[in-house]
Amino acid sequence: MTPHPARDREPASKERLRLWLKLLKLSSGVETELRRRLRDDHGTTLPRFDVMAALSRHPDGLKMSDLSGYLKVSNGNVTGIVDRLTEEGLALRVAVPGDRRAQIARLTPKGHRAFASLAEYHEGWIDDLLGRLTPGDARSLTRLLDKALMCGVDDDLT
Amino acid sequence: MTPHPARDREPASKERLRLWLKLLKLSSGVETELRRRLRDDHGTTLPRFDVMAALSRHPDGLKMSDLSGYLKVSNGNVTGIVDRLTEEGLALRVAVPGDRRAQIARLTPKGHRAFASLAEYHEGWIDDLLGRLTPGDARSLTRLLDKALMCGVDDDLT
DNA sequence: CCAATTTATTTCAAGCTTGAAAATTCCAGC
DNA sequence: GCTGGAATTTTCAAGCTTGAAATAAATTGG
Repeated sequence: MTPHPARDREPASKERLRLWLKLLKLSSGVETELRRRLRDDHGTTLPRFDVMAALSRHPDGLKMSDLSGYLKVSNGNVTGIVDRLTEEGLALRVAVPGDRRAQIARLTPKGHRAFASLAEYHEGWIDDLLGRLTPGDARSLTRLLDKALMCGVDDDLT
Repeated sequence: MTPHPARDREPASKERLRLWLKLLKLSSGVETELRRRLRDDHGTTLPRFDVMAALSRHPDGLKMSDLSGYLKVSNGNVTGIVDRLTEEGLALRVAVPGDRRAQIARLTPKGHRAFASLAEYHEGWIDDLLGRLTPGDARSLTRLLDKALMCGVDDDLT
């Protein structure tokens, strides 16, 4: 009668639902705070930070499609974000020699400097926001999260 | 010299950063999949689901401001979402007797039925997406997440 | 009763996000 | 060389999100 009865494992499914709500509360809480600090203290946004982080790891630049692949966002999305980073003088597009369709996005020197500074703040913020966890807690959590990720959700960066 | 040196606890901060990346990967992976299923299989969105969930817990309805408080989103945001739920016949606004400024949003009977169905699917999806975790893993994770939440991030629903 | 403040909601501009459609360009096979 | 399909990016409409400004109504203090 019900769509997904799961009558024979009610406790496990409720336990996982409770877990999901906690997971969501923590990650969206941290994320909201990161967005706030990026905006209020540094005049930027999380999407721009994410794009800069990806470009920072690839000093020679990334094709737009590779960039959207790394970040797991749509092509049209990175178009707009790179547009804005370009307006701010933090990124630029360069043509790909052998392929007139493609563009390579890369950070400007100013973009590299800006990201280096942001990245240090970012690490400090995370250390602050997750500061209640001991290094041992963090390792335990990471191990359990790895187990959850093993196949349940497809892989990407890092 | 650096903004947040943390020179004397480099390992701990790196450990927490690694943890944050895993946490983000899992929660955004699950969230993306939830959005996809809500859209493709049920023609709705996660924000609408969240609003319906909050209203479902309060059969007599919630003032718009209480609703945005529960969900921790802006006032203007819920205005638009409730507008769309109303267009779909899933929610409605009723006047508050003693206060002509306030409005109470509540689910219609159709809205209650729709949410009841969605909620069952939702629980099944979570059970599926986190299925690699045993109930014991889930409890361990929940406990560690609770510790992280104890003060690092402010509290809300649940 | 009136003015000032507070409270509740909506409106608005800007940005993020997606999937689909459009515009280019490349390439494989003929 | 052509032609058709694949690949790359941009454009677009729709929706979500925010914070600030605008509206409107209630409350508080003379």
